[in-house]
Amino acid sequence: MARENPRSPARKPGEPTLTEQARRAQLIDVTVRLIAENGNAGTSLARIAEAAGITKAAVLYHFGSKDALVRAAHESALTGLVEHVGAAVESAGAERAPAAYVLSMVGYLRDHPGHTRVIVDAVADGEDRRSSERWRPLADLMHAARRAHGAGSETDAGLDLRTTALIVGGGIDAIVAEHLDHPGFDPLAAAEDLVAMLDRTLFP
Amino acid sequence: MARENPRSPARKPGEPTLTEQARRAQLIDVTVRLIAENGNAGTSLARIAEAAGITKAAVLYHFGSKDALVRAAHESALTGLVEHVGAAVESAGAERAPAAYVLSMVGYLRDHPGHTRVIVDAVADGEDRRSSERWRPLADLMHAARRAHGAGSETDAGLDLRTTALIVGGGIDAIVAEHLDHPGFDPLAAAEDLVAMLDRTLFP
DNA sequence: CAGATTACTTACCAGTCGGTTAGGGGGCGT
DNA sequence: ACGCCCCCTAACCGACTGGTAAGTAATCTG
Repeated sequence: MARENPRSPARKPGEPTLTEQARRAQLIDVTVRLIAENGNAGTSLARIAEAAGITKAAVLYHFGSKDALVRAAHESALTGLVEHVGAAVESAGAERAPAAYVLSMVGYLRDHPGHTRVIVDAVADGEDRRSSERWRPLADLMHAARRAHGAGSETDAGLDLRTTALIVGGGIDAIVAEHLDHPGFDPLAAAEDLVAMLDRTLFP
Repeated sequence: MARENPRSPARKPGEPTLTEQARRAQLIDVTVRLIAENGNAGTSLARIAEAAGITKAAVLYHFGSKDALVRAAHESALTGLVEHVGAAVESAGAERAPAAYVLSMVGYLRDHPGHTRVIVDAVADGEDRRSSERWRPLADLMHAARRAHGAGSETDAGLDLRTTALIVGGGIDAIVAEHLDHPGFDPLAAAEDLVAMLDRTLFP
């Protein structure tokens, strides 16, 4: 009774609607790309919706909030990296596992530039700031490598492996960041330098 | 003629107005603190004004735009760091200059937690992303240290000093970041580990 | 003591943000 | 053939952003 005049079409006449699964996948894809280009804060729901060819409200229909969508995008970008690094570490011997970790991680990020900014962003924005936790797997690999090499406990010659892992992690971040906005930079060569530094420290 | 009714007081009757110099200094101070706590994007003009006890418009009266204020805050936070590191490097011998650089930088950031996030933020937000440029002074110090030690050119044993400086810089960033949200963490001890790694790499 | 200057205030603006609401078109099962 | 449900749109919200316009009290200057 208030106002019920038939407004404009409620649906684009041209393209068919996608199934929920397909739409979710598409939206995650688009979101990863946009966050990669402009960061999370610089990516609005409206822009995501526009890039997907639907409206903002439709995006929120699938993912109740922007936060949920961004989280899904982060997760999607991360699983690829985790699987890649996991496989590389597993196929390397215990002694070379830390090197495999560093090299495969940098290599993956080089080959998936879209995911890189998203992951960096996820780490920077989210509560994943707890760096020591972030690099704990690397510290564990380093510990195992030293034992496999016959070296002593964690603090041999005043060396703290947790701290070393944090430093190496910082090196990885720096290499990836440099790669992001210096196209001419070769991240894998830098990663090999980093591995050389690590080896000199790990196996004195 | 349109509307000229005398509105409310144009000035807080209580506190006296500050001189331009004093107000600018206070605003920079407040801005550094707020950016340190919530980052640049998370710090609005209104919040800065509130913390300073004046209105948003008054802030813009002193610094024509938010950007100008933030730039001033960044500059203020940076000059202290640059002076401190410069002095430390100068008082160290050429051979120990890289170590002095790393240790004094981490030490300063530990002792000035307020400035830390601001500097990190300035690097992340601004166009100072060109990390290689950022750590170029360190690379130069490393080069000089190797020559003072009688070591060969930059690429001795496949070692690229620019890349090494980038990696060490990443380590510094990681240590500082860890210090920021892990109060129990000792950044100077970690910096000493980093220096040990660097020495092993620099003087083989 | 008059006038200009300094350091503000209130009020307002246009734009963007994430999120909500009401409804409607198209394909499906019956 | 019909009704229902899924996927979607248009329109709107309130909160917040940086920035502007106009006016005014206290202080300085002549």
